Amino acid sequence: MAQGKVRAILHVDMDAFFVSVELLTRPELAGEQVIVGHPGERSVVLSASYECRALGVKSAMPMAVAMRMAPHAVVIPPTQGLYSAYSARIMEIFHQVTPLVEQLSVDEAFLDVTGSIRRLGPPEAIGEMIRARLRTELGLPASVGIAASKFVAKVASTRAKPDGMLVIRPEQTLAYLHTLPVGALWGVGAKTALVLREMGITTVAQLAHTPQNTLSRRLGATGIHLYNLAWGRDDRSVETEREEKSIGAEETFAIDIWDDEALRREILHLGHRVATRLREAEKVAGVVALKLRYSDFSTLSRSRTLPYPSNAAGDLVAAAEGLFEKLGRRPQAVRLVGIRAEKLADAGGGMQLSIDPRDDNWRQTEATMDLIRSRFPAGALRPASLLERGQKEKKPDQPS
DNA sequence: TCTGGGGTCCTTCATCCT
DNA sequence: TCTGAGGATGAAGGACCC
Repeated sequence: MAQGKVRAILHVDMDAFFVSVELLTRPELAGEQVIVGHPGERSVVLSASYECRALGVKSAMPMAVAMRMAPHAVVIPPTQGLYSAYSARIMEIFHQVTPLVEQLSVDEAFLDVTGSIRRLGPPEAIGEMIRARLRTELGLPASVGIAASKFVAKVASTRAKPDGMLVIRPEQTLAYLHTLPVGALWGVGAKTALVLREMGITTVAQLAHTPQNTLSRRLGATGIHLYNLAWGRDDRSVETEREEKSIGAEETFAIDIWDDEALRREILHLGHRVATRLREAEKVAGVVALKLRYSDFSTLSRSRTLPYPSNAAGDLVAAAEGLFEKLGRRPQAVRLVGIRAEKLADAGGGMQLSIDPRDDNWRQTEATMDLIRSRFPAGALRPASLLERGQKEKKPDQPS
């Protein structure tokens, strides 16, 4: 970052992204209460139209609660692949404005337009141009926040919603921040907000005027980080590349499961899903983690370092099954199983060959499976032990 | 009200090594 | 040879984000 130069950071955030994308093919629902989410009993709201939000419906809210708040809402199951296709087109538009794009998720990104001002005009004009292009070329509404730092730009876009733009100039930053509730800070969730409330802190201004060591004692490094944000201090740059650190998959059952065999089948299934994604990303995993969530929502995780980095499902499943066996008798029925591959490395470099020739056959078989999967519909190929998977423990909407 | 699935980062504790 | 301190690393859990 150039010393002393004021940066122009845009945070662009699509409005009710999944709902907006679905409305493109169902325009008759525009202006209606619409929720995107699996209709199942144990699902949550993935995205809600602003008509639903006015009734109190929020993302990640249990679907049952949302339906009580908005009983007439139309529920649309998410369309696999559609959102990432639109996401790619959105990011393409961003990259035509500046190469300095940091994608945060499918529907939002930071853009550093400091170097684009001479070519494209002031940041406000760039923000409006991006919003207009998203609207006319893709039919999607977006909100834009503009500031000299990532954090303030993000706060601004949140406050600009829906379908708006908010500019916070450097000289206005502190006055603006100090009007906000502490929950507006990035990193303050329910738990941290509770701790702060116990300390008598409910606003950003109060946080800013609390001694750093008091915050540090209660919240550790988070306390110092929040203190700096409360004073508008955030010199993090827009990072265009981010290395994946883990790849995982998890599944919540429609009903809680006691049966060991059903759990093992799920571990096998998840192991193959994760391994396939590792190979697509050309990564190998050094560590495999198993996650179980019990009926009471308590969550347990166990992890194991692999004898050699691998992206073969056989290796991941063997490690996960080993962890599962080691747990012994479980105290409650299981609600969720997950597998995550961690300590990722490039598949080209760190792959150590096993002495056991069977392992090589395994990899060749899985490489062939990848090839077949790429040519036939999803689910056309799976391990034989998964063919007889009981349907009763799966979600009703699960493709088979 | 009753909680998905994909991630990242931080803290704490145990263990190993010097 | 024994012991303790302190760093490095691994494992587990929690909080947070979208």
